[in-house]
Amino acid sequence: MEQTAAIIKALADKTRLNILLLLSKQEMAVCEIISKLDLSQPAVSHHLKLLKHAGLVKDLREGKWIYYTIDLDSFKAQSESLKTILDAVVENTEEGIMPSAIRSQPCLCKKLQAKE
Amino acid sequence: MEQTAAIIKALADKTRLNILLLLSKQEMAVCEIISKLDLSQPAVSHHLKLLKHAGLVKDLREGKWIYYTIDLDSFKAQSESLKTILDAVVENTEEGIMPSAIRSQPCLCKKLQAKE
DNA sequence: GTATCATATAAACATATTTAAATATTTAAC
DNA sequence: GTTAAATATTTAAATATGTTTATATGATAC
Repeated sequence: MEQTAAIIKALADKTRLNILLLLSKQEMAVCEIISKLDLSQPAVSHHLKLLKHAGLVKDLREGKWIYYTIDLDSFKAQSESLKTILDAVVENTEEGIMPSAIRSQPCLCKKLQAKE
Repeated sequence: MEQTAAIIKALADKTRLNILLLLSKQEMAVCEIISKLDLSQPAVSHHLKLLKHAGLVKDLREGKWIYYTIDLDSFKAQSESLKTILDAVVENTEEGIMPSAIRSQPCLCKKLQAKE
């Protein structure tokens, strides 16, 4: 789950979501991405690096340019594992959750505190 | 999309994912959550507040205790909008992406830079 | 090989997030 | 109405994240 939280962090930024949506439609060199984003070149490179390390995009150098694209297989895998967690929360909840143990055992709280 | 990034941020933390999974199985008072998490009480309260503001959980005061549960309707809504973005990236990419405009117009990069 | 273009990396800074320690609030028990 | 329990809020510190400025790398053109 640490792993999953790490992937989610890569998605948890307006700029990076934006880049992913751009790349889902078109392969783009860095200079093209910059021109869409109103951010400095190093800032964009930084976000691309994070996306790459998270396995969401990949890059391909060709001459002076470095083209970025969605790393589809990896993206799908990460996306599925995130969805699995979200769905688990929904499904568990819909199956009916247990009432808090405290409802039947009002002194539990003090005992739990004592443990530490 | 700002909105979506905000929701993802609420999910982008190991502790908060953990809390969501716990709550998906059982209603829990704060002291019970604390006992599962190896974190201070104020830290747990802080994460619960973030989850609540993101509309992922809700709370119910009863006597001395405050019980937290998944806010199912809202959670589902948020979850769907996140999935929609992930799916859009996958679907767009699978439909076939355009090649970079630079491939057919190698001087584009300089022009784009000039615009700023 | 020197200059230039495209991009990355490093350093410094600002901002945001997470945490713990201290304090306040709410409720119930006595 | 004191006291104690459960939780929230405030404050301050530590850490992490995002941004800019400056510098380095890699590639092409001349």
